[in-house]
Amino acid sequence: MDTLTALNKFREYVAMFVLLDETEWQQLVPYLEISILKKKKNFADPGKVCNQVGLVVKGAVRYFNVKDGEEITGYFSFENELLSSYKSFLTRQPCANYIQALEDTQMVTLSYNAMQQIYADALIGHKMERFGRLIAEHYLICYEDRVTAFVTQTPEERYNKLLETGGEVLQRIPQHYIANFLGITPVSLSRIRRRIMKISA
Amino acid sequence: MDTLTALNKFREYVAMFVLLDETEWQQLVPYLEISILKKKKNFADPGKVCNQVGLVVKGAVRYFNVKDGEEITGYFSFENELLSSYKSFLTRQPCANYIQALEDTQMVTLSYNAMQQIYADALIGHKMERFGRLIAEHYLICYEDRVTAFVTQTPEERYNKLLETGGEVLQRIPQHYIANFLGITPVSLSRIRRRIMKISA
DNA sequence: TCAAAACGTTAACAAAAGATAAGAATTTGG
DNA sequence: CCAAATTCTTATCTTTTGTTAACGTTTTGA
Repeated sequence: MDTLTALNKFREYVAMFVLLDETEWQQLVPYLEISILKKKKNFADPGKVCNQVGLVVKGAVRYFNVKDGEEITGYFSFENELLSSYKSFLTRQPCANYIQALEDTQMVTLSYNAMQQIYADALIGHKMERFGRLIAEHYLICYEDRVTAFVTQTPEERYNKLLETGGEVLQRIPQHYIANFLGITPVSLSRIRRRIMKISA
Repeated sequence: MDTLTALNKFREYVAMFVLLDETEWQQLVPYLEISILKKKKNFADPGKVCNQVGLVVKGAVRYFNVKDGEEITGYFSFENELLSSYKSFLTRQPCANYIQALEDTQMVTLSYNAMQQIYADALIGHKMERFGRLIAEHYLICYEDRVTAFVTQTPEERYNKLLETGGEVLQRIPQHYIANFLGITPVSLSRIRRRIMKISA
């Protein structure tokens, strides 16, 4: 994907939250960078501060922790979704997890310093601060829903819900990652699938 | 607690995120309201849009869902913490859960409309928008941590972690609410406690 | 003050999940 | 193109959790 198309994807993404006129957009563009993360390469590593937030314009990444030598996948980002180790990026503390490309992934990125400069800008600062607020609110709600699901639903109910909403997760992601995402083991997910098959058959 | 003290609590809370000079603070004050929620009274109800965000200055509340006629407690707010059904408040959609006072609770509240007026204000809008962003980022990180705990830890590990960090939750909240908070049943938490007793004894 | 409700623990049993291993099918990468 | 790695399922066994019920203790509220 060429640079212009990628930047336009970013512009469209921003437009879902705040409307920028041409002048404002031109103010923003110099801060943006395009980069490609090859499959299996890391966007974030434990122990290092995550200095970038990105918009995935093509590809997909997964977030995972390593516990007792095993990878536990907690989340994914696909096209038109943001990508960052938010806690590390926002607090400037060392990251606790990996973020790794599942496919060759093209991103439009913004560094932490660029972000702060944008927020401080007299012209677009207020509007971009609003953008930042709305983004954070959006993800806050996503996480709140997910916590609620963990507290109120069984793994089987969570999986059924996932089947209903039927995100890309189901098409593009190996099942053992989805199992982790649901908070269970791959073996357990396989059994749940079997249970559901029997019922609907 | 008198009005002035309560308002000062709010001012101190804001000061943890952005610094307001006296003029800016005076700009903000007219939008604030003080209210008291009697024990067992609801701050939010399912089906109704949550129109207020509040700062708890005295007391405590719990968030719970009702599933199959049973209450499942997912969260709490204590002194110097915000209080709202964020999803409902932010998206203007009907609330999915109850928020109920555990004790007589005094709050400083702000309505959704007031919030929008403040954000739009030419004088303090940018700064308050930043406040809103930082708050949302703060809670985003809290929820992210909690999701990570659900994905990577066992209930027993989550409970041990809670014992270490030893929040007020442990002192002021019945154990069966804490069990829900951890994503398990009260009976199961009782067994976990028994297991831990045996090990450390 | 006193009866009712709420709370925490324990027991017994059923259901579900974790751990480990094996095997078949598919995908990957050189 | 082919060997190696990955993925998913299944089986077996162990551990944990859920469910229901009972019991004493504490708290609550009229």
